[in-house]
Amino acid sequence: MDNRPPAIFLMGPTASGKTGVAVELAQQLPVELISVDSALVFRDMDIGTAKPDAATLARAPHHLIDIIDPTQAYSAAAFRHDALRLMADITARGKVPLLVGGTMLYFKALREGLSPLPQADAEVRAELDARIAAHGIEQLHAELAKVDPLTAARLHSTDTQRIQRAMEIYRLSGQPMSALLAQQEAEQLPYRILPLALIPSDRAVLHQRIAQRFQQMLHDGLVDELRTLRGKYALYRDMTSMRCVGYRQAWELLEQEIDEAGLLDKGIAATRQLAKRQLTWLRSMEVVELDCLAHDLTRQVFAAIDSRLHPAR
RNA sequence: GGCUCGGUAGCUCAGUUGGUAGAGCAGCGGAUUGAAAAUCCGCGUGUCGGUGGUUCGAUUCCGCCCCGAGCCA
Repeated sequence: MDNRPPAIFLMGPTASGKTGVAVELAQQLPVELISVDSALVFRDMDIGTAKPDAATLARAPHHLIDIIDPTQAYSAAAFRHDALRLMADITARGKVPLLVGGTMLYFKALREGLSPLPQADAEVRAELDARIAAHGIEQLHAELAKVDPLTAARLHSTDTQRIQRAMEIYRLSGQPMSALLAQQEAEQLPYRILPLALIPSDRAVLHQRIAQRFQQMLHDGLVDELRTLRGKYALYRDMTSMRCVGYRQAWELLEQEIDEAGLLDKGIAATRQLAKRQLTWLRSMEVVELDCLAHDLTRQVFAAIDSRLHPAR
């Protein structure tokens, strides 16, 4: 008998209709929403992130939206920490946490835990950035092979981000990343999870939705939003927030590296690629699949929740 | 109507001194531990516009036709 309190995960690629379903659920069930999205955390980034509008958020409040400035950084570990805290609060209030979003690494980190690795360190990263700029990433990879051969073997020699992170871990902890990962104790999440995944039965239809939505974002003033952001904050193009789909391409437009047509093409393509990676994640995860293109999707979600969360009834 | 330049992968193009072709982008698959909407890996058969001819062999050379752009009338 599993006495752990329930929690619902509602996962899906971009443009799969997660928000609409979540809002429906929030209005009819005793749930509280927690956003699982690495882009919705940023304040003032509304259009390009397809953030639910003010009216929707008033009707169905989401935790972990608008929590940091675009100059700041969030992380899977910060998310896990915040989410666990919120889930405990929500459960204490007699409600069920409903985690909804498309950042699959966050879901995974929450479900499976994270190893005791040191936090990101801006100084070490800056130093490594300089080394990479001067000598190239392949040399850093070779250096990693000396201190952490297991991780170096695992990573491709061009995977800048992961090689840099592995070196950062070694610098900060004095231990190889592979050794720290091996220490991870299997910890069980103190919730009974219902993992629902919204997966399109027809990729072409999702692609149509994506194209339509990106055009709408341009009409709604995505480029102006970025212009305003650049006036309000000290932003650089390599910041996490500015690497978000849509903003990165709009930045290129403002720098006159691409034109309007290029923005449209590249923005849509980048969104499709994001959706593809999200679907790859979902295939590797243990989930209950639902077709997000189904006409009675909401009803299916309710049915899935009913049968899985109240098995005794 | 005449002349010129094009017509090769979904798109933009390269190339074959005649032995049926390859890049970028897109697309598809995969990886994924404090940046993850990130970062990285793998995957290239397409009537080489159509049709006749020359040739052992034509996407490549020649003729005609079709389509597009430009120039001249």
